[in-house]
Amino acid sequence: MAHRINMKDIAREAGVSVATVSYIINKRSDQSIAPDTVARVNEAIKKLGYVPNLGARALANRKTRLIGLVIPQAETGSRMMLENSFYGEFIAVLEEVLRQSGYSLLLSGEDVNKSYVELARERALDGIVVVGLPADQDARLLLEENIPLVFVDSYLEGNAYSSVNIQDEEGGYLACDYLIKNGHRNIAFVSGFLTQEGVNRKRFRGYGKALSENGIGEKEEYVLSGRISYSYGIEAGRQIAAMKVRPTAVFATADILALGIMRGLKSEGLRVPRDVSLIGFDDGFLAMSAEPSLTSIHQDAGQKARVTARLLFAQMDKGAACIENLVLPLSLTVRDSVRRI
Amino acid sequence: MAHRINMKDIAREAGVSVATVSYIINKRSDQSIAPDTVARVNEAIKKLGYVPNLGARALANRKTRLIGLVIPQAETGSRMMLENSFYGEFIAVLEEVLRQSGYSLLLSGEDVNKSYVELARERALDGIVVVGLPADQDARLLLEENIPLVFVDSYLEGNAYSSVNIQDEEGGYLACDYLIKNGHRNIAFVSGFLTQEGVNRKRFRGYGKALSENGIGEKEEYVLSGRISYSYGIEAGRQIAAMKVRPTAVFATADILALGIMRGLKSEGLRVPRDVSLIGFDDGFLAMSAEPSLTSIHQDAGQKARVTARLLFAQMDKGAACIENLVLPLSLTVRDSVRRI
DNA sequence: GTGAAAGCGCTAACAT
DNA sequence: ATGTTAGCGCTTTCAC
Repeated sequence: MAHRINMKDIAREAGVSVATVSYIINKRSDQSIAPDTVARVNEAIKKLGYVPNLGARALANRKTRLIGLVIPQAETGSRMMLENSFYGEFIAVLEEVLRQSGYSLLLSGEDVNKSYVELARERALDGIVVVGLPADQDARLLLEENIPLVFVDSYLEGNAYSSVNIQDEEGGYLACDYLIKNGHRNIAFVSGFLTQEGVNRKRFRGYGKALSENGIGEKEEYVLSGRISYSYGIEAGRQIAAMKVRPTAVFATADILALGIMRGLKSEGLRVPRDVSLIGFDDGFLAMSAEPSLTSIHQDAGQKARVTARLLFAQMDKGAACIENLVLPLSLTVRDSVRRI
Repeated sequence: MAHRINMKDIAREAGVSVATVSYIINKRSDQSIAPDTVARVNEAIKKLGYVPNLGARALANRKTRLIGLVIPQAETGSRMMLENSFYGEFIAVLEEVLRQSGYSLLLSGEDVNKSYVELARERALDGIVVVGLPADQDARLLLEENIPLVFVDSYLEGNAYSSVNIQDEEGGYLACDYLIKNGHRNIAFVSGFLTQEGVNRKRFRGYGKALSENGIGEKEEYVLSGRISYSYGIEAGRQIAAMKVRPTAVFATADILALGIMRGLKSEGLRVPRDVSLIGFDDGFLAMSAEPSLTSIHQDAGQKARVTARLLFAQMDKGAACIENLVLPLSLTVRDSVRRI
């Protein structure tokens, strides 16, 4: 295996010291270097095809220029939840922003055997973004070690950490209220698991609030939760179709669930919105492409990613002093899946 | 900022040398360590909350346990093509496999300013997977430096590198032939850019072959190409709807394009499959969820990812000796978007 | 304007 | 069974 060109090789080739090479590579304005030395070194770099080893640099200056992104798993396997296109857009935009600022993205699914705290420490990440996960007990270690951390879509107690959220409860309210305004009173709720105080729980609260404000009692059998996936949506759709008192409308907390529900209902001979009205959440291109197109609560995944990057960068240069908790607004996009009854 | 615990701290705490700590952490069977030394060290590790610095380890043993994945950009911006859910599944599965083997995934969009070769070298990646990109001239540098490399969905000259492909040309043939067998003779082709010898070009060849075998001439105006996105699909659908001699069928080289086309056609008052038949490519959940559900050429993104990992691992432990070029089979999934005429 | 040398946190060859 | 020490490739302080 060929020897990898390093700074020493460049120094030798150009007849200077490694320090000088380092100065030149890092364009350090506090060091004055003779123009022709610079030229000689750059020539040597080009000639030998030298590329700096970022790992070695990181060891020396304690900056890896590596940002972690940890996202939830699709429940069953230990695979990331990338079926949900919301994540796709979030990741794409975040990666773009980071790369343009000279950072690389280390992408990981949540791992039962290794918390993101450990990941951040062992990889000496310059920052980490955690999506949809509760705050780990150990998360404070990251702040202590000055590793910037931004939680996205996680509900934390207190505000020790930066976070980016959307108005989940209002979103749930908006969706359910819209259904009620369209004459529906038997409204099912389908979401991801409701175990902890997460986005699903919040949206559920909003749903409940809209019901109670309108004097509608919650029915336990109208609340379904499972994996956020197309296939669970199908299952939920079938269950709904089979209910003795069938709901006239369904609020799904993700477009991908809504699409599955549509399919599940259809397989039982029910049509949206003729037989059952349906409203989704996320309003990505899935909502637009559905047939009938899906009325949905709109959130902007790209904006979420950009804001996340901003909070991360803020912590990176001003330290833990600038913890910020942002809540982005939501809106209702009306399409063709809800019928007035 | 708190001092980060390192091996030296552990050694001091446990009253041993750093070498001993290193042996224990790495569970080196070639070193025999007294059980109670092991216990003392592990205790110190737990007590101080020590986590090894993988960057430093990498510098010492030349293994970063970092695998790169470079995927194409959505043409306009410099953002990754994650709208196409094929990538979502590929990434999720690849990341899962890697993580379970102790590797982390560094995900990057293709960058005009920095080739994946430079990325691999500067990050000292243990391996890199490149999707849908032509082989860089410099790619041989990676083999010289013994950095395992697997190309996915790229057509390379010769077989100097490992690669994973699908039978793109056959897929194009399969799709077009199926349409012809269903009585269609005016068949449009919609794909990503046809600039280079890539998957789109191959699928186009298959399309052309099916046409010519059946004595049908290619019509230039029936060939549309652009960004692989829902929105370009809509545009293409509109264009098709406006053609003087309107095709009775369309072959789109990605489901996401097909969905856009469906919408575009619909916006001009045309319905699938009543007015225009449509066949897609990928057969992910988008195809299933479409309304009408989409007949599509099926490929298994998860399998592709697993096979990719296998080729990568093979190179990692047996070196460049085990270059392999795999071509995975395709099949036709018949659903409801093609009508016999 | 440039260089020597100490470290960053770890591994591994070699001693003991 | 354990310790000493020389790197790994870079940055940075301090000297010249």
